[in-house]
Amino acid sequence: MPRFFLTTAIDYANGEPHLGHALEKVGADAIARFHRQLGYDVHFLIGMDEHGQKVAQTAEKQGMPPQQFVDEIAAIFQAMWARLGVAYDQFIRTTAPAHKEAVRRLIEQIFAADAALPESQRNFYERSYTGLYCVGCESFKQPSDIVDGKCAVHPTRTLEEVTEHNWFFRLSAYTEQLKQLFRDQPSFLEPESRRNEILQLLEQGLEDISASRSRFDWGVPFPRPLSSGEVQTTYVWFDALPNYWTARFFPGYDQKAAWPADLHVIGKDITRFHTVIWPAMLMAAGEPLPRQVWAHGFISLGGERFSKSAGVKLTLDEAIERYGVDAFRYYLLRDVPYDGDGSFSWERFEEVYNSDLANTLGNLASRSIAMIEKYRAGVVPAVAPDAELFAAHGASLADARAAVDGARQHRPNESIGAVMDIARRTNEYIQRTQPWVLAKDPANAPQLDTVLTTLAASLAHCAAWLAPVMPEKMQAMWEQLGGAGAVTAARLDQPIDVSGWKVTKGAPLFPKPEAAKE
RNA sequence: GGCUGGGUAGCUCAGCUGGUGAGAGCGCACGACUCAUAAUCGUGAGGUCGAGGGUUCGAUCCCCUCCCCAGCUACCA
Repeated sequence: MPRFFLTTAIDYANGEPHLGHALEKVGADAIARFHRQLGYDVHFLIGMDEHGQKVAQTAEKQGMPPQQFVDEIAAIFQAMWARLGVAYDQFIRTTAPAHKEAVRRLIEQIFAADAALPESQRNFYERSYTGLYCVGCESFKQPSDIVDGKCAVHPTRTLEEVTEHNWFFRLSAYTEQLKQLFRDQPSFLEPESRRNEILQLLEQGLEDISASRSRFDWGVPFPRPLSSGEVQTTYVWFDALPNYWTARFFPGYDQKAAWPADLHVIGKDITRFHTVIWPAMLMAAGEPLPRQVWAHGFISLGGERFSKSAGVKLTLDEAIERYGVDAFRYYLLRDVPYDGDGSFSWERFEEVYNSDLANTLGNLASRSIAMIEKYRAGVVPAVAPDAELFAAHGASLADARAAVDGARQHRPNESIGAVMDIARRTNEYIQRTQPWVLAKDPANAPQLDTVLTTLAASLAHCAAWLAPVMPEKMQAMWEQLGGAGAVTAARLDQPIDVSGWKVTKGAPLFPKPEAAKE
């Protein structure tokens, strides 16, 4: 069984999960679920980035030890992922001993490689860094953050020139190798728009980066002291990014999380870290690179009804409660292109819910099941479905698959669109064949058998193909159709035979909530 | 400022290397049907394909200029 190891970015433990977190996780979850149903042995890794100065500060403000603080945040995130149906296989936390130990291991691996290099080429070296330090932010400021010689965030404070001596990583030495990577394997970073940005960065040339810092100690102690004897804290690059690689050092995960990963799903804002710094680190350590990085876009609360001035905000709880978890997942994945940006609005949510879920799909299920009950006592006739219709369906399914198995990148929205084409085509088929007319004359029984089987088969395929997006609702639909077992066990690369299935009309799958209407 | 990608029906967007008719979904209007969650099916509405030049027998798709929008321009992550 082919393996598919995908990851999402680990979330910074500095606040609660929001719409943006949800988009990434639900999107990656759908990709993971699609692969499971395509027959892959999937390992889906997500987690938390729990170190760093900000976390330590926030914990302090709340008057608790940092570990306790991140424990609570991690629990909140995990509860949200459970609620959203995000079925990860491993949840990694950077404060876990196994991670910290593996970080040391990775760094030592690079030091070991350095031993064979002349001093001027070593990956790790000590260097003094002088920068403008903002006491308010407790961080160094880049020229772009400075306005009129002051920190843009704390204009009343004076920036101090501070010198710090750190371990550095010779990122600049990898410019050519990275260019080569993108030449040989353009698909290393998708979508193309993001790749262009990184290519531009590589053209400009890279600067070396800090590998350790002295100003905070909430993190992994850098394995080697400076020549002065000072032990510093491993900086974020060498702590957070390696989580994908350290996952396999957790007990029981040595095979499941075997490196390299097939796909890193990340937000477009951290593309450079994952496609420049991370591969360079792996090159330095002599480790293989992940096969691909997918940088998704963002979702905003752009609509008027969510304007800040109106004071309208949105919590994930609200978004879930209105129409249910699966409808929310559907809306996110259907309405936001995974390679670009989108915006959340209740207006669009309602449109999508009513049009796609209630009218097109839900009603198709209702009418089909009702007719099978009415005309065939609930048993799907054991005949072949309409060949012509299924030829068209087959083309749609091929499209749906290409949009999620990597062939045409990772676009759940396009996959969903292709499946909805099946539902629309089937509604049209009903109108064209008019089973209620066929039912009036027993002589038409064979034709009616074909029509009813075609309806059940069409729906069964919709259920299987939308299960990665709406696992609970599609399970309900599957059961109404009389499918055995879990719909998530239905293989997408095989046709589904519905002969003899016993359908049962249940409650509408996607009821229109009168109460929610204003 | 520089770089990249965009500006196509009310909305969200497809339109590969230029060629007889500019499309989809939603929304809207009208019509049809009754199996169904007042759902569905059909038809239509007639968008200077951002603006102005140019190349070509012919451009939404090529070139130039301009206008507008978005992203990137590295150590908070």
